[in-house]
Amino acid sequence: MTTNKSRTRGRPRRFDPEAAVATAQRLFHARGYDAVSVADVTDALGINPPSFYAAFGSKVGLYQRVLDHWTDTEAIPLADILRADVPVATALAAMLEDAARRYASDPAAGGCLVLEGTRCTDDGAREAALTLNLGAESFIRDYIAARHPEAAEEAADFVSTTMSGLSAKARAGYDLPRLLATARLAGRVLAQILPA
Amino acid sequence: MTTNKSRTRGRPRRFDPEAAVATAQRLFHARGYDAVSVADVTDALGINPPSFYAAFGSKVGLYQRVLDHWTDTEAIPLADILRADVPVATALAAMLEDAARRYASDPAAGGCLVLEGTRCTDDGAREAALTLNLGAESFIRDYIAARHPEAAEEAADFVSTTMSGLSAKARAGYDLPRLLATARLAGRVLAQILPA
DNA sequence: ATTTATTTGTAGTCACTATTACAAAATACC
DNA sequence: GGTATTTTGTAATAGTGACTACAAATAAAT
Repeated sequence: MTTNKSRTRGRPRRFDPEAAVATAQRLFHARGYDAVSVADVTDALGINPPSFYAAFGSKVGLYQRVLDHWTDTEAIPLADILRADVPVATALAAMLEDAARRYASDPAAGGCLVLEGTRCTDDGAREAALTLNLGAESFIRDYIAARHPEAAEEAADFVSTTMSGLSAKARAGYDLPRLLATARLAGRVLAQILPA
Repeated sequence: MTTNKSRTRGRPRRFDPEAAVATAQRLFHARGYDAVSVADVTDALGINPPSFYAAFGSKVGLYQRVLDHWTDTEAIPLADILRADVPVATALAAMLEDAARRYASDPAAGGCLVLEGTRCTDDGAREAALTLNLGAESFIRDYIAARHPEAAEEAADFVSTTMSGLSAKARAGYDLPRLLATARLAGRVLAQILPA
């Protein structure tokens, strides 16, 4: 499927772009977009700046690739969790628990890659992360609105705020049990305002 | 009270350090520690770098002064809100509402100065903010533990996480009604797990 | 008026940032 | 084997970050 027409001649690549994206994802997740320099990335990959810019174009270019890769591999599977055949509050509670587990899963890289990315100083990177996050929030709000239109905004805001808080606390070092306890408390409210 | 022994001779100051701290506070709150350069501060104050370093020592030195000033003027008055003569859940709910109001009060500077400061890349500034935040969290946890020891950690974590989320969402542009609605939903859980 | 203490303005240092010019090196094609 | 094509390594560029050396300027104290 991948026609590598432009790689038939010349020196072969010394690094696999796919693996490079995975490595970069680890760096960005652990230290945040701002704190990771291009030199950090090239050092970690064992390549030099020209190879980096030939492959990714720019730092935000790499970040975009990282976000795409993350969406395909580590993002919360909203479409699977927010199902039409379970009560809305139950599904949302499951989503919050899933978030807590993911945010705490890697102690070296706390929190959500995207939520943390929405807070970086670089305009381009921040908007890329914001776009992804807005999409997820719309998905959640629409899911709620389908069965509880009058409570959709309130509930969606509550859920989003809780997830932002969970990500921040995961980054601050809270372990899984503590995050999970908070997620479950938040789930209680949802059961109240979104009766099955 | 202020013995300005060392200012008896020489050229008088062209700027008031107190007012300078207030101006710096606005800058840091609006754009965050990382995004504000020393040049931004000196430009805003109409002074030159040597005057800045003579007055504050360093960028984190100024930030410390800003945090102190903030503690005295704009911090949530925990000691007033978390009273012994009201139910714990009621007081905590009032605190969350107060946080929502403060975080949304200045549309140009969303969120909590300290909570946002705990996420900057500079080690010194981050730890200064973290220290302040840890103190506040301990105060809250102790307040809960006095009457609900078994639920203290769970409730304190939930409150802290909610506040982090509120600050993040305020920074993302949520207006007061939305923040307030979320704060009130969080208050409901507290009423459940901390019965009067 | 002269001395003295202090701040100011100019200009610079040094480290680091993202990004790129250029030429040597290495491979596939003919 | 020769050539075309592409990547690589070296090194540089332009910009910005925090911070400072130094001498002129100023005003109080004498």
